[in-house]
Amino acid sequence: MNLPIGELSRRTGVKVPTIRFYEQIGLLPSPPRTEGNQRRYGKPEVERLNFIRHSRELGFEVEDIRELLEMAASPQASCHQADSIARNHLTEIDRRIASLTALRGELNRMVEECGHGRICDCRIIEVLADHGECVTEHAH
Amino acid sequence: MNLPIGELSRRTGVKVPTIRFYEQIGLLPSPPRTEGNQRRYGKPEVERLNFIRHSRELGFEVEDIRELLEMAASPQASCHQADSIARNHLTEIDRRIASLTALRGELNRMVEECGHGRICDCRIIEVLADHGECVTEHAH
DNA sequence: CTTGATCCTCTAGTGGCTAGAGGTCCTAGA
DNA sequence: TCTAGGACCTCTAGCCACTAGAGGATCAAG
Repeated sequence: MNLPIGELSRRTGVKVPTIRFYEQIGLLPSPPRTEGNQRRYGKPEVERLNFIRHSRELGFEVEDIRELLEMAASPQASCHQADSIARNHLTEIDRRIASLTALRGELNRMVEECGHGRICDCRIIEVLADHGECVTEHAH
Repeated sequence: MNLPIGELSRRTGVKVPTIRFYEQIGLLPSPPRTEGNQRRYGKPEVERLNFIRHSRELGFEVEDIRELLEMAASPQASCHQADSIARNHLTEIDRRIASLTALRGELNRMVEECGHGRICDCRIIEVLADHGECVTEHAH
């Protein structure tokens, strides 16, 4: 286990520049280097990076992940905080789903009502302009 | 109708710096100025900005809006392109909703299984640390 | 010892704004 | 007419989470 960054990338599915970026923002600790200044990683880094990747896939923000990582490192502590982070995130997801669903409805209506004729009869443009007529553009 | 930027902002619900930003990226034409170099807007700008705001609320990207505005300006043209933009956007929204819904399921399971005890028994941390693949899709 | 894949650092760009500094203009009231 | 203070101006930098590219060094196989 003395992996160069490309191998770490392959094993975790996180792109190389992203790994370096995570190091830069302090999400991944700086690993030891070879004499020629190249990063070499061990098993703990693979695990930590997988944790990060999985959290990002679930939509947690970097600041959340920082906290979650700290918690994961102190197994005797209460998990109340982790629960709270996850619950807040769940609420946010629900909010986003609701908002997107409403949007979907409006978009769908818009598309279905489009008569495929000319712009001046197009419901899409009409809805966006939010008044009965076609919008007139002014050159600039 | 010779509105200063703050009044345009009030009438459209678009913040002042955002209006200036839209001008900078060429979404809104540069309006005439007073002798003292302050912007003055007329009715067409109010309408155009409302169009932009409404489009943004529906999640269209600036490049899409640019095209939609152009189309709106040529009322005799076919609305095929507007339809296509809107349909693509709808597909994208559907993709996002599906992805968020899957996520919601996983998060919910995670939170429900958390025993509110110590970190070392916490399902949240455990799931995040897990090497197994639960989610394959990215949360945009 | 050479080749070429991989690695390094650094800067800048992405989208769609938002914040702040430091200064000018406009307008209503005294 | 003066003045106060709110609204306006430009410019730069910051946000998030990366991504792209330049220009060069290192590593491992043959």
